Amino acid sequence: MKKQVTIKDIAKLAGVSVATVSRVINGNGRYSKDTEERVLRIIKEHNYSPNMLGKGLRTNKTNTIGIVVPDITNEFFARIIQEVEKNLFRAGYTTLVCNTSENPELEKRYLEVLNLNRVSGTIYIAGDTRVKHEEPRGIPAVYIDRWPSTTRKDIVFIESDNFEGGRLAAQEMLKCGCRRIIFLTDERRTSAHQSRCEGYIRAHREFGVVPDERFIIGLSEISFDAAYNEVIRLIDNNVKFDGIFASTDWLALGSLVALESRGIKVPEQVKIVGFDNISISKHCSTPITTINQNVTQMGELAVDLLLKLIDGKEIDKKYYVLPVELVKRSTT
Amino acid sequence: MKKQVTIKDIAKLAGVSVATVSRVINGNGRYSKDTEERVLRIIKEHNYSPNMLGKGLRTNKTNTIGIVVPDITNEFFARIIQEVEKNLFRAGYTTLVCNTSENPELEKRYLEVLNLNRVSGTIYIAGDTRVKHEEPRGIPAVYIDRWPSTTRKDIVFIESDNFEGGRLAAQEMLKCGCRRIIFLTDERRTSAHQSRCEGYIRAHREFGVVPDERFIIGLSEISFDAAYNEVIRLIDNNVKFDGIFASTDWLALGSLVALESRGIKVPEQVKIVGFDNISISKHCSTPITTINQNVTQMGELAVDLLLKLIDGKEIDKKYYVLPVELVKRSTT
DNA sequence: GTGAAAGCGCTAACAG
DNA sequence: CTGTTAGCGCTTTCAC
Repeated sequence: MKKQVTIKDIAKLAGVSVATVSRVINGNGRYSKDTEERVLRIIKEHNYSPNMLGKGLRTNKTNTIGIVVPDITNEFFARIIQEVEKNLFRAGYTTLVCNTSENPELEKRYLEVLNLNRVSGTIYIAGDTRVKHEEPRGIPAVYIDRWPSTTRKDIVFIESDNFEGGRLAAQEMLKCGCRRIIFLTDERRTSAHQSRCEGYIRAHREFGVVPDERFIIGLSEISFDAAYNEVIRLIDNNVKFDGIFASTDWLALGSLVALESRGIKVPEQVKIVGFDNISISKHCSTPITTINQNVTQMGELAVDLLLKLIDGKEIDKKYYVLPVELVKRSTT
Repeated sequence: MKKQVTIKDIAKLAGVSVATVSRVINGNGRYSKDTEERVLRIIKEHNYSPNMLGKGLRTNKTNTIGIVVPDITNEFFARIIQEVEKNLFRAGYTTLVCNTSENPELEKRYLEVLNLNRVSGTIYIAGDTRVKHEEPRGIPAVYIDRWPSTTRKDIVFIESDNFEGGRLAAQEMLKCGCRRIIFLTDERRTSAHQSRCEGYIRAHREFGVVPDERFIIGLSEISFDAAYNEVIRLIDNNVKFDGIFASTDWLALGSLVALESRGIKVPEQVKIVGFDNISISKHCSTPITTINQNVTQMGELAVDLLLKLIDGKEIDKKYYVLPVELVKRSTT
């Protein structure tokens, strides 16, 4: 339990005042080239690094960013976290991770905690839309994936082009000749899923076909099992369909396994397109055609915007749509 | 940007000194039932919550725990993080996540940052064994999964019973009649993988068979592709085998897809057992038999131990081995 | 160019 | 039981 070396020690060692050391550290000017060198050398020699708590207390700023995410075990979110955290770390920030498990109550408490810890900013990855965020201290924030419901104005929001994704997915199957395409989605109709649905409808219109409304199926849970059970139900109820657009790769996989278990051939009899391009879609026995979201770009942009907000810079655009692409594999 | 209410405001409002408010907040006694009620009421009324920075600076303690993990997108690690974070949050701690990407250099820098931020403790999930951790301030730490190489003595370490897992896996296949079982593992021979290997050998011995040394294959990378390529190579080189024990579910899946792509029937011709029981093993088209690690228990125990360490309590045991179990599915 | 000093919000002696 | 006070490590006026 060795004592940490503080700015005072450095000052004494360098024969200057703490003020000067502070100036040198923060590059605030008003010191001679000579002292700068000396102070820097001593700092290095003694492996000194400033105590973030003292600094934070004084400046009322920490170098910590809160990141709120509904489910860290979801690979798609995990990859966003990874990107965000990587970029943040490079910029000298640390990341406080808050896993809300899609639980509004938990999410609310996390926001309090982030506030207590005086985070410099927040990145919301797909929060639950039903939560009204209270953000009294006006902490800068960037939202990703789902349009938030918050008391804040001037929301900075990033999402993939979900509409285009939905359109591409349906188009791919329509091109292959499908005419009865099931759309498996989230019954909560979050903004992202809603847009995908609209893209799905648009594609149909472009092909001059009117999608059966009953083919748009809202699941109460986004999971393998939910999709599996639903598809089994469809088959057993003798519903005729020749394509499934699953608004998540896990749903696509659930569908695929359900079909295969009933002896239905994919892609010969039924085609499938997923969404997100998580690794499972590539590595299952029948690799799934899916829509890729550019996670890297998302993470970079989010961090870039957040840091600008923190620095009080003006942001030219508040709303960003990132391009998606169709990844063609074996289910179409 | 409303001004935060501080302990001073509460003191003034309640007509007491800040010291008294502090005592009430921390339950340090030495105040009357009467003042306690009043202070608590005012706190609630004004929605006050103490500034963690001031507190941390003063006590030289934060309520933050650093969690170092090699790959957050690995579902197994993500689940541990989830559990750890959940339990930590309940106990009033926040979690600083450090994703090292198995990069020793990055890991080192993360340790510095954790130190700068004066975390109260650290949980290491499977760090890279080649890194010598420097932990000058003696921050309490709990290690999980891989035995660390650190300057610290008195390491608190938790792992699954990897030996038993390896034994169960091999035993399962031997029971099914397999006699030529490939073991796909990490060439770096981390403690966990090493133990699984020993279990694998033990099981063979119990069945009176001597495993071919060439069947123990160290992969330079733990991924679907690595396993896929290796198994393809084995098949093309005409190596005869009737079972694969993959020390990770992703390796098992890669093996499975490789076999199927060559028209080899699983489990009829070759049996497979994986490790970790991540969701992919359950949900692929041929569900994979695997060894389950009890992630929930791991997370709980890790947090429990860490909090004890932080509170300066003595820990009776330094080394914990958690039971594993065979989850029988369709590949055996 | 540099230093002295105030103070960020909080806790912990110490004195009463 | 309660208040006064010193100071945690740092930044930032303000003077010189």
